[in-house]
Amino acid sequence: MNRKKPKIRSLPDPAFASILLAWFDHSATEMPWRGQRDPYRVWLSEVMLQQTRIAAAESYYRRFLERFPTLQSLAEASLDEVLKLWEGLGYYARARNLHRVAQLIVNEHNGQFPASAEALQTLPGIGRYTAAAIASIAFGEAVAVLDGNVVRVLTRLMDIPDEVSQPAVMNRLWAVASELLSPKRPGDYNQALMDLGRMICTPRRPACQHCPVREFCLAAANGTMEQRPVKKPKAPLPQVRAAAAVIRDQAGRLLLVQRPEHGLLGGLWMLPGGHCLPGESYVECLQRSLMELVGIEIRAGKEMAATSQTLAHFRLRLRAFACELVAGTPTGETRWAWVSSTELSRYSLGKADREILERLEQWQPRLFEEC
DNA sequence: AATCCGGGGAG
DNA sequence: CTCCCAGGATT
Repeated sequence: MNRKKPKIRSLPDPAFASILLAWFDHSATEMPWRGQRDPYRVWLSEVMLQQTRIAAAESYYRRFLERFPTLQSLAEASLDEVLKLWEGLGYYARARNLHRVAQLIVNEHNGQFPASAEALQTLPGIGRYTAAAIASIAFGEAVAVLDGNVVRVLTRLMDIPDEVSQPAVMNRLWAVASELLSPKRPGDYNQALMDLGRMICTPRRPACQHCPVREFCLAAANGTMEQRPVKKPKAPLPQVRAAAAVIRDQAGRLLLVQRPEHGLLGGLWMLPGGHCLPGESYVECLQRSLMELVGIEIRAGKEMAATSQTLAHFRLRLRAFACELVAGTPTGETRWAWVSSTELSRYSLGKADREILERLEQWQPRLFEEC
């Protein structure tokens, strides 16, 4: 008979790391941040990669590093410029923390990065994963990482049937990750395990035929690969309505306001407006929001553009209305600016606002003619 | 333990 | 359309 008995090598086993590293040495993917150990660059890449695919981060990494080649240059920059470079990448608290940490290290650590995972994790925006990634890659510290890829690989290797968001399960996975780590080449090992999860041990239809560590995999033997990891079902996304005002001054410039530092798209700019309260009309929302934001009374006219967007926790419907300034002039704590067409590209905006502005220019090019 | 925080690519 | 991505902070 040519039927093979599934012979599983049980973990931990020192052979696991050596087999994985041999595969990595043979088939590692080229990435802009690989092949060097500068803590600043490793840190930047790891922060950019938080909840972000490699393909999405690569161009941002190159641009960011070109503008801020050193920790010092980043520390000296304005937050506005950092956010502008981050525009489109999402999770903007990462950019704010990046800027803050750069200043912190330059001013209080003599420009030297903390060199251990434990010390790194005290910095804002650096959690357990990122601290371990930086420490292992830049400093060679023997600490394991646990990201979404590694969770998937480990729950399959061990065929873990438990729901993975539970703290007890995550603690076990961190422990397993540490047991399997190669103390000789921790940085390469960590990246190898993530490469494996990304390229071979994929969420759907994993390429077990090409897996270098299949002989260790219980899920592959049991045929449960696609059922691992077990995740909690997601709640349906609520719908959120939002309104934006298109207001021009006599020169034809648009009024933009800056969002508060914390919260959604914090620190980015937007067309003035906000979320509609329950039962509130778009026009009522605009009148209330403009008064709250910059203390002006407006009259809302016809709808100029609209867009929809799905965020992590809600579906957004944004409608923009041509508005007239009835009374008052912008004031208050919210930063605001009259922005001409040529200046628009210097402001950082979320996707929905950027889309609204594109449609305004497309349908009403004369709107900006006199600028 | 639950929620918030973006945007995009793959299937 | 759904899922998920080199997660972290806050409550």
